[in-house]
Amino acid sequence: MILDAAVRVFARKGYHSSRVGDIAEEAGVAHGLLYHYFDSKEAVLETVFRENWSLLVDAVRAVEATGDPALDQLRHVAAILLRSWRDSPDLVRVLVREVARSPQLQDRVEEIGAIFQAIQRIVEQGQAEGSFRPELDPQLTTWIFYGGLEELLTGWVLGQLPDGDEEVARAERTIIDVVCGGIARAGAPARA
Amino acid sequence: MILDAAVRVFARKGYHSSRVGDIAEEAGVAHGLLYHYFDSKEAVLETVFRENWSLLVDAVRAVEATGDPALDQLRHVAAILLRSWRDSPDLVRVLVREVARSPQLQDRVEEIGAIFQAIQRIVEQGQAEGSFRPELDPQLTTWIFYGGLEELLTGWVLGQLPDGDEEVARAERTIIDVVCGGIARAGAPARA
DNA sequence: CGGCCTTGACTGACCGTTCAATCGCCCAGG
DNA sequence: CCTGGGCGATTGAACGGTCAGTCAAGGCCG
Repeated sequence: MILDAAVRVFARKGYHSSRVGDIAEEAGVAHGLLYHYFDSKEAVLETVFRENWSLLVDAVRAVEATGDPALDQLRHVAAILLRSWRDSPDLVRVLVREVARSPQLQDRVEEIGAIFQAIQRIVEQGQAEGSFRPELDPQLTTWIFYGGLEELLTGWVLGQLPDGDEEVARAERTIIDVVCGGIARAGAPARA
Repeated sequence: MILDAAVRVFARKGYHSSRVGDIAEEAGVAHGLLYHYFDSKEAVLETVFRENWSLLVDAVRAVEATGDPALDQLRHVAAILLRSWRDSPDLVRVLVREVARSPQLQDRVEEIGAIFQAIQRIVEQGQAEGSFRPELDPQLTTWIFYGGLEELLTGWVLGQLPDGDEEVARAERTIIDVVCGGIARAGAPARA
């Protein structure tokens, strides 16, 4: 499959350093064939993004649909995103490094926002059900939560955070502990 | 100044879409002159990064040196990073989009880690002084905190978060509220 | 035999980099 | 106060290598 090969090549060398010939070679086909299926090299990256991001969106929406308490839903969302690193490291590499901030894709693909909207709905639900502090801005809170998750993934992608099943599980616990309970010791004043 | 022009051009078109001639034109010089001062186009980006990142590192270290309570120090760090958006949006654009995850620069420039180390020392100090929960992993906590900050900057860079002095101030308050106090309502159980 | 898949030589443009030539500023010596 | 020459700053034409993308021809399957 050409897309799988593209993911491996992009993960190894980055999008801009990857040649169309590299992808074809990895896939074991002539590079001309790539243009039978895709309009351009960029279209390959965009397809990689679309096909896999929509899986994430579906997974997060499935969490929403459970109707579980908001805190449990956030736990699930964290688990989905963080475990994707162990499941498909190459794919996470590509998504984190090439797509997350790519100037080209950002406007074309509004589906990035779907994850944020889903998380924000969970946060708002938590406020509505009384388990989350109502004074927090849901949008900002969502971005901060997502940012923490993405940065953990980035730490693994860049080899800066210790990797392994156990470490991923610990990261899941830590981000929930931090974002839900805060780092301030219970009893300590939240404001100086 | 060539570097200022480079920041503007990189901010506008992204590093890979920027031509050496674009930078020269923006600076009002012939493109050959660029090679009088820099070895290559990439060296320009690297210099932009180095010169400005070191300012951030210095600012964060200055916060450390105050000896203030850890919570106040985190507040200051958040203020420094988030306000940089209002001060130098073009620069933040470049750092967030081009440098933060660039495969090329990541290994060459270990100075990125200096910010993380400083934040981690602040977190550990907070645990030592008893104001932060001792059971949290300081490294993971640091990455989550930094990730939240960077994602807020990204939100502004991508035009996805409402911008303005007031919004930046609100973001400062929110990330401190979230990361220090947590989003769970006081009294609500932290674990289901 | 018809339609799709597949090939890979070819092209055409692009762009980072080089370099020989020129400029313009500064100062030493007359 | 001139003058010459030394030197870094500056120019922009030219180069060379690299690739994304094209296409005409051949292959395979039903």
